[in-house]
Amino acid sequence: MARTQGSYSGTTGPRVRAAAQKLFARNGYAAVSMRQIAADVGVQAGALYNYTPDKQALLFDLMKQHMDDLLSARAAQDVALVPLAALEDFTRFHIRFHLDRPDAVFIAYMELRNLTEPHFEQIEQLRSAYEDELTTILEAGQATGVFELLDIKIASRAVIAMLTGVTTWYRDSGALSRVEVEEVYWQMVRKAVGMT
Amino acid sequence: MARTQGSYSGTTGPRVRAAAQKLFARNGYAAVSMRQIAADVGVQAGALYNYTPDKQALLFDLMKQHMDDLLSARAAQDVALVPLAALEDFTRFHIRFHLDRPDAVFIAYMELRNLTEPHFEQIEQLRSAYEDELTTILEAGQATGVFELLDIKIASRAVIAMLTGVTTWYRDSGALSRVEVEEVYWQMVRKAVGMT
DNA sequence: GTTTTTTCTGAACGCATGTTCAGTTAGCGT
DNA sequence: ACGCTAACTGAACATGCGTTCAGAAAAAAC
Repeated sequence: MARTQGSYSGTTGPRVRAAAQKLFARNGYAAVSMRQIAADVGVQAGALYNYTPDKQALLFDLMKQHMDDLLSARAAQDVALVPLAALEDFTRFHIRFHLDRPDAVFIAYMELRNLTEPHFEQIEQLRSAYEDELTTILEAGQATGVFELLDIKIASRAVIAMLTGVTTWYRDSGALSRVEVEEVYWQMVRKAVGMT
Repeated sequence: MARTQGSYSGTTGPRVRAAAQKLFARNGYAAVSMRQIAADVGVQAGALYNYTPDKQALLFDLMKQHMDDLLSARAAQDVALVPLAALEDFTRFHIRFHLDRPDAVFIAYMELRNLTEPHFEQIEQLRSAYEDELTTILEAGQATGVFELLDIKIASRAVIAMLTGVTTWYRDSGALSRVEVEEVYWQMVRKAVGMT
């Protein structure tokens, strides 16, 4: 056998990435073999190399794509002029975006150490750029005296860590809707930065 | 060759666990081989099996030990009667404890999915018990009207996620001391729960 | 000083890994 | 209708994996 019936719909590439994302998130990059990914797609392991130069590139592409999506989705928002409104938008955006992509988020946070050096550097820069979005908002609020923060850099990291944590426990089958969860977190963030 | 000079000081067991902890934290459980661990200890791979039945048990022991340490260190504290003081103690304790054991913390948070089912259940229960410590404090403060929280369970998770995040960026060579970092986080936690 | 026990070596086991590639076939352009 | 090419198979490659175990040697026990 060789090329099987129904092959080349032009969809194999995306399906490879989808399978890799699902399996990496579920079992971890190092624990997933190319043969497992191939089996999930319904193809032999060798065929994957039509769509990725190697396993490492598969991981990097997923992480890069995720960070690009994050930054461009964020850029598509128009930033509110008032710091308080901007912070609320950021908070709700972050929760929404992350709850929509649990697998990609999981990989982005867990598999950084499996990236080789130049790849790591690139992802880290994107992550840092996203963090700066929040830092800018907090600085603006601090400057106008509406926020009260001891350390803006730490505050940015603390808020992002707190918000991202939602992905570790939230399930659609749970008691609270996404909007309700947004509200709970927003009230905590609002107070944490000093808005009474 | 067989048993080499200087063997059996009774220290090989601990050194195996130390090497495993270091390597698991650095490279991830799945990516570390028994031969790497053995090399780090200065021994052949077969010798490891005098100290662990298998690789999985090595991981589980590390995580179990960490959670036991966490819970018993916490139990050793006497809990303040006033919710606000209790929350401050918890916050500072959590940061101190986690900054002191970066490798163990990393493993405990990243390698849960590499545990087989009964092991996972056990660790998850310990993690949940720790979370309950915070929940109890928040409930007490809420009951006496000193805290203002929309959802205590979510608040517990949010606070813990925020605090644990410190391990991802803090370095001893950085600008702020541990106590200063404690202070920054504590002020954010204090406000987040509604203490103005 | 001799025996017993503990600790480790070194080789081996079967199996899985990432990756390559010649060969085969399905679908596309003409 | 037919050739071309993109898509895939299946086997192979060297290497590494977790784990086992007989044997050797050092330490402990007597």
